[in-house]
Amino acid sequence: MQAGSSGGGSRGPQALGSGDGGRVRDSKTKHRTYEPAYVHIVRIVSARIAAGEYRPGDQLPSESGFCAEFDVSPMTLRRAVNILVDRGLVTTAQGRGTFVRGLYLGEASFTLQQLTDRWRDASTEVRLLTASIVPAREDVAVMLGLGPGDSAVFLRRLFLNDGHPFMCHSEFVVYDPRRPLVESQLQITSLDGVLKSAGGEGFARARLSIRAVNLDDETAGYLERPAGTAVFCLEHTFEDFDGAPVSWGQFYFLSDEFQLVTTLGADWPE
Amino acid sequence: MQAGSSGGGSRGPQALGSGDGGRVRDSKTKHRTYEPAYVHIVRIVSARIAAGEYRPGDQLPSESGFCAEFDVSPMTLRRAVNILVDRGLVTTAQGRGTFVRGLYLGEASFTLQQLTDRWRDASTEVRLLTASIVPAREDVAVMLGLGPGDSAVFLRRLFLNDGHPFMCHSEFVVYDPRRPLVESQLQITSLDGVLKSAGGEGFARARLSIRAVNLDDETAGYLERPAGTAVFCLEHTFEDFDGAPVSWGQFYFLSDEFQLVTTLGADWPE
DNA sequence: ACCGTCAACTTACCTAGATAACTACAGAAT
DNA sequence: ATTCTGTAGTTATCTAGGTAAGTTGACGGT
Repeated sequence: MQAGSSGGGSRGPQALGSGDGGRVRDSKTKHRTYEPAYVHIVRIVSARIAAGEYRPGDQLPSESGFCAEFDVSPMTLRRAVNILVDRGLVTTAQGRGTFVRGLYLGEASFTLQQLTDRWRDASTEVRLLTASIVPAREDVAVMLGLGPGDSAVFLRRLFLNDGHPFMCHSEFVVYDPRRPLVESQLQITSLDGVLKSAGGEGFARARLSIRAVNLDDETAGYLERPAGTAVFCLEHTFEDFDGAPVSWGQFYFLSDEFQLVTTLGADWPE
Repeated sequence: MQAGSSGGGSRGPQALGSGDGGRVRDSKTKHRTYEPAYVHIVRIVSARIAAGEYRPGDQLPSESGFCAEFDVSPMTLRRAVNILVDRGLVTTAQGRGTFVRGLYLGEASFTLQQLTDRWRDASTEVRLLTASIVPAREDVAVMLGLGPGDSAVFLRRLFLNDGHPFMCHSEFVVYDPRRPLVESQLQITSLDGVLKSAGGEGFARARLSIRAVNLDDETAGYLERPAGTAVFCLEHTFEDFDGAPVSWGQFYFLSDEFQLVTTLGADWPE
């Protein structure tokens, strides 16, 4: 096969520079599509798995075998294998070998990236519906670690696309005059800004959960859907570096506008 | 910025023992808690980020600086940095430095692992409600790439915990007498089995999506909830190595029994 | 038949060092 | 003032090995 350095044989003292040895990486056109060897190997092996050349359960060639095939050093190959491992495509068992894994639904992972991808370039408008200092309700006090009588800042935002609302955000922030947090939050005018602002500077950790809920009357009004419509509810809690909660809130977004999507298997869109 | 040796130089001996002959790896007690140096470094740097010692936006010490501090070779340090990068804790910019990243909601990732964790050991019962060969409906034919008049195998399963149903699964499988797929599927009696079976051997790829939907009357009956209740709908399509769809179906599961949860930031449970 | 030892193979982890490419900045040339 | 150029500092990648440790199976002793 020699998928790696097709040229063969002569390996110079050092691969990268010398213009004579025709290696994979020479395909760089000055500074455009340079691809590191380990990435190349990952792609090749992934493609073989995707094509069924290596089937689930099969044992891959040994590391030294791959080293010979691709004509790279063990370290480089090892790096490629590590990537395959934590993409979940293969398993390595010390002393036995490397094996192709089957798909396992339980390992699917979904990201919120799609949420911003969906609306990043679009004509998305962020409308600040409410911004006020309120006495903390029972649940708010619990989530933010406040005492009775303490206050919190309440924010509510509506996100629209072409005039149609698709997401609603409610948030309670600990009120701390020393922290100019709230003011900066008020400036936010983009979806991206909202998502980034939360974790901007002063936060160390976030805890997130997604549920499927029926729209309550109020939120239904904002989103212009009938009450009871099933929507996603993304709940978030942010903590500062001392572990104290700083912010708690929920995003409600319409499922017919946005779904969590992912793929499993060896054809990662890379 | 230079979060590096901010605290006034003396980072202290805490780092990696160093001393003279005392290296990280000496901490292994024969064969117990041996921890590779790069893992150790990842943990130390993560902890510093979590503690706010390195803040978002700060520039980390240079690689050679870290090499000196931890007394490891550039290669080892580089491996640690790579891990931090693809955990999303830091960014590296060639020629500029390594920087601590802030949190970004869009990068949160949720896995279905929790689904099996939640019910793996529990007294979970899988009840096969339906298993029949049916002419493919319009939508089924489209999803499975069947012609008019073709047949599909229809399966419906109900998952119960302590007698209470929490999930319902409907699936259409391409009917191929040569493939003993269906029979093996009929044997499945555990949640884990269902999740694994799908991707067991003959599948190359899976496409998954999650929506929030209102329960229809029939499914509501199975799940013993009022129609209209908001639930998660996990839709799946499996393809074989030729890219032909083989199976299509949906899991409906109750959101009050299961949520997608994750955390963001530098306190990875590890 | 059973069990322990050992060698071969494989993966896991690491070191030392070199080269390439990128960025920023200062200083020279225009 | 502007542009070019060199230099220092940074990360990115790779080579060429070596050591440690788990797995397997054959071999020999009991």
